[in-house]
Amino acid sequence: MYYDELTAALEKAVTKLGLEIEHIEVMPPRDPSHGDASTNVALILAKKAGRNPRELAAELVDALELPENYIDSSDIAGPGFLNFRFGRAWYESVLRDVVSGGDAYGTSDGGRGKNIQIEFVSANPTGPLNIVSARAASVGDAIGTLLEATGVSVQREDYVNDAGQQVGKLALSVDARLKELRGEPFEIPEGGYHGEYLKDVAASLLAAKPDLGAMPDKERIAYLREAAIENIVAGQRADLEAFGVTHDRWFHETELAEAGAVEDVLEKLKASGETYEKEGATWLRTTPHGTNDDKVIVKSDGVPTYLLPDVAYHINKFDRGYDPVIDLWGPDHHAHIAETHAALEILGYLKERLEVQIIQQVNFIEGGEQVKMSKRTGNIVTLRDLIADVGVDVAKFFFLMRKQSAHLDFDLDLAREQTDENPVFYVQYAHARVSSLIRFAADKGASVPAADEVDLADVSGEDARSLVLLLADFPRLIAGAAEAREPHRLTTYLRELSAAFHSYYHGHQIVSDDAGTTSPRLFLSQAVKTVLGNGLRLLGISAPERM
RNA sequence: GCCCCCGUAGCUCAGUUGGAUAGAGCAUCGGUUUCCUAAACCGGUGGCCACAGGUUCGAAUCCUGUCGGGGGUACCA
Repeated sequence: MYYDELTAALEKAVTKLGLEIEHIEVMPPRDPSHGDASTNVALILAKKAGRNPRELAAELVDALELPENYIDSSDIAGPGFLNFRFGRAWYESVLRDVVSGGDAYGTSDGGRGKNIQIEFVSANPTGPLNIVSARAASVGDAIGTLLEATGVSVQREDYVNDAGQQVGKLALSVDARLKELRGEPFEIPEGGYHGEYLKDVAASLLAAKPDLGAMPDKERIAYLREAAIENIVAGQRADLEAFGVTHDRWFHETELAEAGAVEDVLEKLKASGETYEKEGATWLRTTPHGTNDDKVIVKSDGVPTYLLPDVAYHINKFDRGYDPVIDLWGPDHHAHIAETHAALEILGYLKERLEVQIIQQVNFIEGGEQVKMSKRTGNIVTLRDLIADVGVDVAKFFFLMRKQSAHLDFDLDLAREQTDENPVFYVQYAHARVSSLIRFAADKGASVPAADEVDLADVSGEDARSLVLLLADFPRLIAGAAEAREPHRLTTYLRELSAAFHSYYHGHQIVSDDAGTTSPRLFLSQAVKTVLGNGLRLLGISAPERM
């Protein structure tokens, strides 16, 4: 964002020279000794115009028109890069904008008018949320806030898969636990759920309805089908709430069935002429749309496969006006992307409208060894366990440190560490440190000056350079992370900014008896605090005032 | 077999959608507190970006192939 003015000036200069370019890219150079901003326009133009890039660069510099003190120097390097060093006016305007922007600093409106839905977690309603769901919760929520920060209207949804045959198995499994509670012989049914958590579910259902045992079998099982799901989903929702993640809507698969949406999709698929009967089942010709084989949509027993309700669900989302729809799926659902896209295409929808992000699996590492996730050994298996072990902030930050599409090694020893080695505390400490500085200054009668009054000469120079450049880059980073659906860029950034601040802090006495340096340095610190706080908030992580 | 992800320092990973001399944390070696929070900072050691081709002014990044690791590949959801 802070390259906008320079970019615009470059565009004008290009026109002045009678040349044309589609897009001018101005970036911070990788090596800071090359300056504050760099562009390769001359290289690109030279190719098209058949000219020497360095000569062209020199002409561009001559044609540039910028405000006074905006640029300190510009030079031509290497094959024809143009490097600029910003001047006082630029540094000061960044700092003033950060502080006066406050909570809104970093937001933009490039996504205004877009209506995006993100569906995440959507765990089977047969048990508590596991670790992949926990990762999905962190990532999905963060992608949502990042999109919101670019002006997008975001809806967060959780899909409750309450219509498949697993529901019956769940009811029978809970019924077995009810028998166990009464001290009767019991048996978990074939293919049922053996988790101990169902004992708790059974107990709480019994407490709510003490006459359960007296109900006729058929009636009781029918009751359990709904009550068990409801109980477990309520537990999932409570766990997510404890994790600071809230969905706008919990969409039940049964809603689709009730609306006749599944039959409707089946009709339309048949009408498309892309279905056929084979071995008593109904198949969909998905192979021309990129799958390995055609897919069964109605089994030989007459029951639809998951694909029909899934497609019906996505059409439902499209009908609600979301474009695109982003889904976060677990690694085990990876193979279904192609077939869902295929079915949507057959029905005339652009497959780009459904964007699927795969949230890869998580391995816990303890003592250098991979931890087997099993309840029997007492290790962490659920989101609830994880929160109890390392806390919400640490869990979220760790999940957001890696690209979600890659496997994550979650270092439990490090996560439990309450020291400088833990990156979460490192970032939070930087934030708390600024708060502490401001408190200390207040004791001495100093406060953060107003943006339009402060003289920033002291922090517009060499010493504060890397810090201000990072602050200036924040809006661009947010927009890029939202666009790429990559919240991990933000954790990386926050660690860098924290390091830059800690370093500046050690090199400079912020609060002193000299009001001439205290005032601008407090202002700079406030700017850092603003960005750290905004960044942490976007990730759903707390920004403490003291530690 | 086919599909996806991954391969960057001893370890865990970044690398801003193709830029200049490839970065951080940890580990390791050595320094910094009469001073605003040492949960911090400064410096050293450490690299054939898996390998081989290709695309171009320019490749860790894009394409092809090979090797290695992980996951997926139901008339379950």
